Amino acid sequence: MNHVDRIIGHAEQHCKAHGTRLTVKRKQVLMGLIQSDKALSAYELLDFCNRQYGEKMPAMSVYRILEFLEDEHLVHKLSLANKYVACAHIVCNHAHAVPQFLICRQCSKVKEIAIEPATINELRANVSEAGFKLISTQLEMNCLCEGCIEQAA
Amino acid sequence: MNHVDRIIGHAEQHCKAHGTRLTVKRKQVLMGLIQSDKALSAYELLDFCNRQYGEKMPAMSVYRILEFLEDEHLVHKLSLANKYVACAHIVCNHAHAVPQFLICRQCSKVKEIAIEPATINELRANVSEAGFKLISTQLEMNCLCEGCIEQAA
DNA sequence: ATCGAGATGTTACAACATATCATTTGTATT
DNA sequence: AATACAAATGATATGTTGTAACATCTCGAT
Ligand SMILES: [Zn+2]
Ligand SMILES: [Zn+2]
Ligand SMILES: [Zn+2]
Ligand SMILES: [Zn+2]
Repeated sequence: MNHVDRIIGHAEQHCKAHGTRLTVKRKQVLMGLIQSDKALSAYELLDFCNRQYGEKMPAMSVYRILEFLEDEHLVHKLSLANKYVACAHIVCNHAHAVPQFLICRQCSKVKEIAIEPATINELRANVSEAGFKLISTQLEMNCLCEGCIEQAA
Repeated sequence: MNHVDRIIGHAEQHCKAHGTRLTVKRKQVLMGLIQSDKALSAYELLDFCNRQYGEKMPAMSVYRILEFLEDEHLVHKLSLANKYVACAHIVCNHAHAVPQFLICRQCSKVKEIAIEPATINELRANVSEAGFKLISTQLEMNCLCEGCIEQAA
């Protein structure tokens, strides 16, 4: 059983535990994101699926399925890049914490990390001082990935 | 001379100093954003201008003008919300530092702030640990504004 | 076997954004 | 003032992203 199948297996378990179903189409979309090493736009993902599985899924379905996968925390939407990535922790058993994302603006590679809680709290304090209230600690940051740093050097 | 005119005056000076021109159309678009108390999408801004000035500017122009105003740091694009705001520091004489934005998800009000450099550095360190390199410290955060906090309470 | 909820298909369209070429306007040079 | 050039805007078309509305299918429970 390869890596991808192992992740899919976990995702299936996860859905079963939540009383939802990881259907064939949903599995195809999720696999598209898992197999990609970078974030994909909804339409890139659509093209990928159609090439990969020789079907012609409507755009509507991809959006519906992405919404489902997001609700299940199996996929994350990156508003900063307008793209989607598979969650990096599908195979983990711990509860899913609020993630932060490092997005390579050169190649769309994404790293899902957990910023130090102390740093997050400082941010929250800065926001409070300004009179606002932070409602999500999901940060998205414009970065360069390892590969693209080297290439640029 | 009212507040808006004072800001426009500064913007004009700023452009002159950079060898660029704040034309009538550009001024209209900038005034649209200055007069708005919240971030506007390109098309909301287009509608606003057309209603306000009784013309029918093509969408193309609004995008071109927004790009110009961004380059001049008179306007900021918020990728997280896919909207635009006037810079909060047009009337300031100091150089424009990299800003951070607090975006109210309820009402689109935006506050442009400067996070503590120490906090920013911690963030940068967290990113480095992950092997990535932060290429912009312009953060955008999902928040509630003062008004919407009260309303929710 | 039947039924109902959930999932997917289909069509149409709204909202967001850019490419390209034509025309106008503002400025510099003569 | 006439000319000439560059910058700005207009006009048209098209590409990209996302959703509304309604029809059909499919799975699982009774
Ligand atoms: Zn995740
Ligand atoms: Zn990269
Ligand atoms: Zn600013
Ligand atoms: Zn608000």
